[in-house]
Amino acid sequence: MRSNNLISNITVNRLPLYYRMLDRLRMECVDGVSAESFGQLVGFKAGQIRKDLATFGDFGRQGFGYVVRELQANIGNILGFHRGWNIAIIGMGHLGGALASYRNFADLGFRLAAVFDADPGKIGQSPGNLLINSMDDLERVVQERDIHIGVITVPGHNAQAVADRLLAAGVKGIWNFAPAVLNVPSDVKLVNEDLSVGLCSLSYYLSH
Amino acid sequence: MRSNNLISNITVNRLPLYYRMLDRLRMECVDGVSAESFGQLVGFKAGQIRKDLATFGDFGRQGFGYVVRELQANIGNILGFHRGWNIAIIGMGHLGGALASYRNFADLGFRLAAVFDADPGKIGQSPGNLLINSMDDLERVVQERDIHIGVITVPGHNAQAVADRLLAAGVKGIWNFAPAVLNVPSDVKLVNEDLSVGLCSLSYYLSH
DNA sequence: TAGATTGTTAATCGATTAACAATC
DNA sequence: TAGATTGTTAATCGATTAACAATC
Repeated sequence: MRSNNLISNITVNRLPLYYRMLDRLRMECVDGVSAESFGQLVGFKAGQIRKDLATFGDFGRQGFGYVVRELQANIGNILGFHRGWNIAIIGMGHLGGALASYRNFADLGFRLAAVFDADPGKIGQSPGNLLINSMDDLERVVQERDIHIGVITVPGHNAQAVADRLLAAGVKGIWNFAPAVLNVPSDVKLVNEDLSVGLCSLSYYLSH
Repeated sequence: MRSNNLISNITVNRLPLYYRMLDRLRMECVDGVSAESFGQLVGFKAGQIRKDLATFGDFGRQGFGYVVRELQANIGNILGFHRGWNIAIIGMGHLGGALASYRNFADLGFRLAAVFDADPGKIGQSPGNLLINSMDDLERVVQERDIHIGVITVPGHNAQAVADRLLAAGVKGIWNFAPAVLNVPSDVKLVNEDLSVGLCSLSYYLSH
């Protein structure tokens, strides 16, 4: 792994796709792959694959390509999957519930360690194997269970308040599904997952 | 509205955010807004706001700014919200169910017109007010209900087959939530919504 | 008019692509 | 060695920003 600094978001965001495709190749018992053929699989030019990977280290072998198993492990390490991040979901509506049951995340090493809802009727219920906590206990539970990442799936008008409480309780990363522009300090990583964008984009291109 | 061609994805993708912020301003009874103050609200530079909007028309008034109501209507038209797109969700798992109940989409003019699942046990059930259709009836129902956009929320290994069937039945846009790289003809608009990317991105930045 | 803010141009910045020497 | 493919450089392409004349 080379440097920590100045690697663009857009580059980092391609790595999960690479990781997943390598997983598939591994399951298909493919040992090695060239930038050329890998690029065709994921839909990018070979040069971009090489450039992306070279940003993080010398993972390839001239004349051969990349060893699937090795490259996958390296990308996993770059992405920090071995860190075992604890995540909490705030807002157990339909979307929160769906994310809570999403198996892919567990496969990548994320541990769903707590879920919360404001509705007194839901507290104590258990979708999956976690009890829904009261919002009143947010700070305490977040600290006790050492939550690193907060997933916000509450209505837009509550999102900033939830974010503020999460950050005050020590959370360092926020994955925001609420339709709201959140303000967070610069040392906090905020990822906005705006589901309407994709659908609007489809509407636009179908219209033109 | 100016030209149809050559407007970048990245520009179009900012419009939904603008639209939503204008909706908020409208509800707060704000009549006009300058690029400067609007930019602060959505988190972009004023020049970018002006450039984005000028791509589609002359919506502003010198010395004043933009009329909130007017600009929102214009952006809505650009994005094609008035078209009344019919959408179908294929795969009524947790995620499909969450999307089916997402009110935001209906607010933007999208109509959920059909849902499908492969599990015989689910067929005939009704989450919301739609009966779950059998996958066997996909082509027939898609054609009968004039589905424009297919939302794929099936397991990755089924996604390509579902996409192929949707396209053969006349669908022109695909919103893909399955972790799979789909191949579609160039006249079809494909939007990939890869939920793991956001979480992986958080993991990366928390690690470095 | 004077003040404010647009639409647009030119300059800057960053990302992708093509090409190739290095090397397994 | 000969063939293949990497890592990297330089060229191209595209997006953002700064600046300002036009104008309400």
